[in-house]
Amino acid sequence: MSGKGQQGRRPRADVQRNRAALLAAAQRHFLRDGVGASLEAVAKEAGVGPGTLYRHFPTREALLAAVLQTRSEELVARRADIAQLDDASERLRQWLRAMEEYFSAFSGLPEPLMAAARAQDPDNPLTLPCDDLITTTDEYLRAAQCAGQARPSVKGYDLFLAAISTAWISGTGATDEESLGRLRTLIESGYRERSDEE
Amino acid sequence: MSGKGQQGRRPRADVQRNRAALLAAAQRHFLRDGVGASLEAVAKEAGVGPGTLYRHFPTREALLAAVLQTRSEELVARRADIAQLDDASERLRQWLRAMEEYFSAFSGLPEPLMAAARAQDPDNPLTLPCDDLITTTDEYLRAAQCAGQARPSVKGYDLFLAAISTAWISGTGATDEESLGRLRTLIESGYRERSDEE
DNA sequence: ACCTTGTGCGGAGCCAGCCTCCGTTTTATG
DNA sequence: CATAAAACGGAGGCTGGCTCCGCACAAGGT
Repeated sequence: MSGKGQQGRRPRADVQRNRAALLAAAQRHFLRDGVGASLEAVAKEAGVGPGTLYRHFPTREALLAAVLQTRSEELVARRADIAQLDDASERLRQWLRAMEEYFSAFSGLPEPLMAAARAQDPDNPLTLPCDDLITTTDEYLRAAQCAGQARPSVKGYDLFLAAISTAWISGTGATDEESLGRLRTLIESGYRERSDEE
Repeated sequence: MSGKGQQGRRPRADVQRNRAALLAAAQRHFLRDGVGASLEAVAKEAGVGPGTLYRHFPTREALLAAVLQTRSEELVARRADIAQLDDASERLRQWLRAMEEYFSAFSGLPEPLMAAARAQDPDNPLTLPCDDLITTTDEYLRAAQCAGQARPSVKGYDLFLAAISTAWISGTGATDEESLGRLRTLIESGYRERSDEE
């Protein structure tokens, strides 16, 4: 009857240690080698066996989602900053940029994210974050549309696609920052309403 | 002194047969499984050993480039059709669409194409086709710009990026045709000149 | 028809990475 | 300190990429 209610035992100490070590190692490897990094190497660097890794994170996506959790929280924080801005168009613009940076956390990240966004597979731990992003994008977009600053024909999902594909290009490492900037401008001109002040 | 000049021998017959069988099998597998298809399976289906496959095509990219040759010729043919059109803007639009379809030949194709476009690596057999596409895009774009139908700030490479990223999204299979259509429209609005008839 | 030559064939074999299963170790608790 | 549950970790099966070398067979001469 004491402590954690129905759970008879307290959780073991090493499980937390291992989990933390795995996450740290995974982040390093994903940063260096992209989302396709060798999971065996991650386990070795964390000082655990492959079995332990797979017990904690049954799939690559699960590990990815866990590592991404930190970034996700950063994104939420940035959302608060963005909400302070006056101009709806500027809010949308900065939100898109923030989302793109989130997608660019690791090279190759857009691929599994798109796969998760596809089939609403509830087993895929990346599905939830994705849905949230799309919904948020739609909110910012609608605000801009009401202010007459974005075309009515555009949908939130379209801008999600635009942001993730820009991140994909960025992740291939084949393109300089200048070209990426022009591409972002092109997309922005694409969703902005034509008859516009500024 | 007859035939192929300095070459003493005529090329063997089985070489051509094997090459053709490999290309046919590779096309089938790339179509079904994307560019990451198992090369061993390709060799087996072609009725040859792995060694033979790798002698004909030392890398996956080489095989891909050879299979793509057919599509590349289709694209050249389409270019001739497009050149017939009156409107420079329409020519650009249709060229971009043709290029996107070329990129969508196999699932996952944009990835190695971008890698080839990156470093001008002369060893990569996909580099040449890519450069050609970018140059052609630039030509069509310049014509449209001279006709006042495209923004002067846009570059050919930007539209190449837009097309290949659209193809990437399409290849993930995560998006319906309707959303893709809206994305294309968005991009088109992005590069078109604002003060425009129609 | 048969030999000679050398080009091309093909599979055995090695490596890397994914993932699982189970005997062993570690940990919380009485 | 004893005990049982929980977690560990590595051996091992599997797939796929890629190489290397002995062998077979097609081309060309006699």
